[in-house]
Amino acid sequence: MMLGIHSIMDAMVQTALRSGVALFEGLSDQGLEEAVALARRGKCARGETLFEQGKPAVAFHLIIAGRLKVSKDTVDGQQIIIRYLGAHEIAGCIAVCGGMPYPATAVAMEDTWLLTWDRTRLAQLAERYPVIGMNAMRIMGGRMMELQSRLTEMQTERVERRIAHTLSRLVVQAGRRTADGIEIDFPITRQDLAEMSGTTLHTVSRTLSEWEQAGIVTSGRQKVVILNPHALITIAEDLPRDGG
Amino acid sequence: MMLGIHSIMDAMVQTALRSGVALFEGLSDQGLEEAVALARRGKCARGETLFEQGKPAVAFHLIIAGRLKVSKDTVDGQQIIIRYLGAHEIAGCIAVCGGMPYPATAVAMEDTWLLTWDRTRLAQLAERYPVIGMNAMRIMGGRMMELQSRLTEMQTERVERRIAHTLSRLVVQAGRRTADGIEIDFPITRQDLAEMSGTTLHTVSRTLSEWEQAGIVTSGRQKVVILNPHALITIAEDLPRDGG
DNA sequence: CGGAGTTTTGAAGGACGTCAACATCTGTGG
DNA sequence: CCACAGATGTTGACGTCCTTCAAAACTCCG
Repeated sequence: MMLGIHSIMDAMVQTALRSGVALFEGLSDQGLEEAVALARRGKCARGETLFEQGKPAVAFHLIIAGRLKVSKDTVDGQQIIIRYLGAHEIAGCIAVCGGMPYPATAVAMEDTWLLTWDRTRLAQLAERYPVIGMNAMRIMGGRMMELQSRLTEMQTERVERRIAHTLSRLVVQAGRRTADGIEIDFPITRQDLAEMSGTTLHTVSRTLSEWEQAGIVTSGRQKVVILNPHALITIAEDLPRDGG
Repeated sequence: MMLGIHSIMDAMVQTALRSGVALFEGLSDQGLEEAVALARRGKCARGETLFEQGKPAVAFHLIIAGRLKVSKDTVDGQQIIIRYLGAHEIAGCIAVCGGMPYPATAVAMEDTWLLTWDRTRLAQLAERYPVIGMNAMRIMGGRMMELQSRLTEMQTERVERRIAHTLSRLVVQAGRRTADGIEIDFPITRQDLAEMSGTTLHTVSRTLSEWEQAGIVTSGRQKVVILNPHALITIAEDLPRDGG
């Protein structure tokens, strides 16, 4: 039996919503139905831009499946990666709440399916079901704490620690257990790690090489596997190391 | 005629609420009354701690008058300043929304008067008057954008630019026009500026000395006056300078 | 006037960016 | 299947921005 794109999407949506979307936690079945009914379904193909820094923020997204990279460009052509977003996470919330332009750009790393609400619809929804607003705030609070932590790291830590922290966060957000260790679940370059850690790809490369020597990680082209998470934390938290 | 502390406070609250508190923008008079009725009035004397990093977040504050310093300590005893908060701004919102511990510490720089709601009361209020929740989100969105910008700066800019950005932000948030120029409206040390810019007090001192030579600022003990805001922006945005 | 807190300035050293060259891998098209 | 271009990763050498260390001057307050 052939299924149309919408049927497949519907199935994904149902699965997704049942498996713990933080935004809808504690929402009644009725509320959930209404939310989905008000949403637009969309797909963002790999490499496509979902929203762009500086453009007026009109929409808010829930990722059903796939992955986005949220990054910010500077006037002089540099780029930093704010974060990656995976299934069940929300995108574009900051701007939509504030009625400001998007502060960053979101690009699909792989084909990504989304539920999308525009500003007014979301406001309606949040008014009818206050728990959605509360959840959104809790999510924003979490993101904010992460930003504060990263800012603190950037101001007080040396590069090696920062890279260790970056990798630790990636383990939590996108780690996948394998036979060898924990692998970051999407292709990631040295340049990407550099843009997350506030350094250059050269320094990341050197650091990973050292860590590979020490048996802490294995890394290859667009791939990082953490063999010894404990050692990574030891570096990130600047604890005394063995064999020093 | 003698006025009790509460009368004085009441007068301040009334004045404050009429002069543009972003949190209550668009709220009905009734809603405002109710909000104030549900609030606890409090004072935080200069030097006192309003809330502390790591402690459970129970309360949410609106500053009626005074100033707070919000900072974050690292495990190894370093400190960074997240931001200063002045009259009409809110404090403790992140943690309260998320039900997490406070991610930072707030200390009164001067005697500070506050309206305080605890978690449950605020939730009640936001449910009855959704516009409050919306406003809170808009404010959080703004804070988040600021954090993202600072993170970007920290990752891509040299110290001089970062210090210039820090000062620019202070001008907007706490600048006061004087005969000479724009003065930062509270005592601020080189150490403070360093903790906001991600550098050391030595570098801040050297940089301010250079700027003083160039006629961009005047600075003294715990004091900074911007004589030439345009030049400061020129440095912050790395535009081509005259006389180079 | 003494002492604590703040600021200034110099000198030295190092962490890390920059520059450069090369190696390796992937995908594409002949 | 191979050649080739483009993207990605590695490593060395060098320079420099900025921290660190050190000492002294200044300011405020009791």
